[in-house]
Amino acid sequence: MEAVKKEEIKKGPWKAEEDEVLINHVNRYGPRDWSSIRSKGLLQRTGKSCRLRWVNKLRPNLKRCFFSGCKFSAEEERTVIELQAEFGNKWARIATHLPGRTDNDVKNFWSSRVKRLARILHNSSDASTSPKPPSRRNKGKIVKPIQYFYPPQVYYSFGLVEEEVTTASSSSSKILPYSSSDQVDEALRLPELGIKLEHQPFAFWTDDPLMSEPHIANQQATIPFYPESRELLARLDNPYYYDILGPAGCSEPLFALPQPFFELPPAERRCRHVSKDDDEEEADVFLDDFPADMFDQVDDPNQSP
DNA sequence: AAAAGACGCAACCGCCGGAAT
DNA sequence: GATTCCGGCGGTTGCGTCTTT
Repeated sequence: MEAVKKEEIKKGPWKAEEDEVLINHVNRYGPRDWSSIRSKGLLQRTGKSCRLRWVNKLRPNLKRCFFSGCKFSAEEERTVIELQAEFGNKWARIATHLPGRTDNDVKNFWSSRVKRLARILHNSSDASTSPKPPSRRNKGKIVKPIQYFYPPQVYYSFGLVEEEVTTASSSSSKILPYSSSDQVDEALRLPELGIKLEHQPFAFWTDDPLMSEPHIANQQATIPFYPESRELLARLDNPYYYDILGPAGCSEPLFALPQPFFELPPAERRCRHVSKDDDEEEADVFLDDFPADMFDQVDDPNQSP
């Protein structure tokens, strides 16, 4: 008997006719009594399936772009990142802050980013052992972001180092510091990091009036990182590792690292894009400007000019 | 041009909490 | 109070499409 019942339940992609029936039901009774749709013999779908279809695809005011897809805007991405940091994986809650987006949209967005970064990090370990020649996209430049700051009082910044690597024998570099308060505001907040930056000094700011000037520092603090994070942090010894944070133009920050990277304090978390140049166009999509061959720019010392 | 990999997304599954019985 | 049902949610999977090699 149960086998017969199971047979009656239809699964898989929805047809237009089914959508029509579902829409008619909702128009008549409202978005409720999902299970009655099947009990009335209107559809051979479970109530859960009907609800899901309505919520994710059929209800009005959803963002749906027929020709170009409907990628998250930079603003939406920022919102997701901020709210994810605040609420965790509460996709439904996060979706309430994004008009026209469903929890499924947010969930898919987030998981695809996490997957992508995981792949990048995985590849990076291979790349560190056998660096490839610079990609076309990043040829000639190593750009090392970025700034971090630690709420609530202390702000850290690493500045940008743009390094010309046109030839293996002759290279130059310049530091593109973040100094204005606005830029600090644009920085990424991190808890106190146990990262030792030996290859590049960095400045930090503090709200403490006694320390109002930026300080060059080379300090190391300790923090109980998650075990999963330690491997990542270990790789930070590799100076080129920082390049995964993106080129200067789009400077995608560390907040994209997969959860959990470290434990953030519950309040005062915010992530912003950072741009070294106000006039510079903001990266339109979070992480999209991670070059697929992000470690390609590692200059091979054996490479001849 | 073909194969492999990456990506996006729809939909299913299991769990949970609240309402109804 | 116990059980059942229903809806909501987060995690996961499967598949079609796009991109890269």
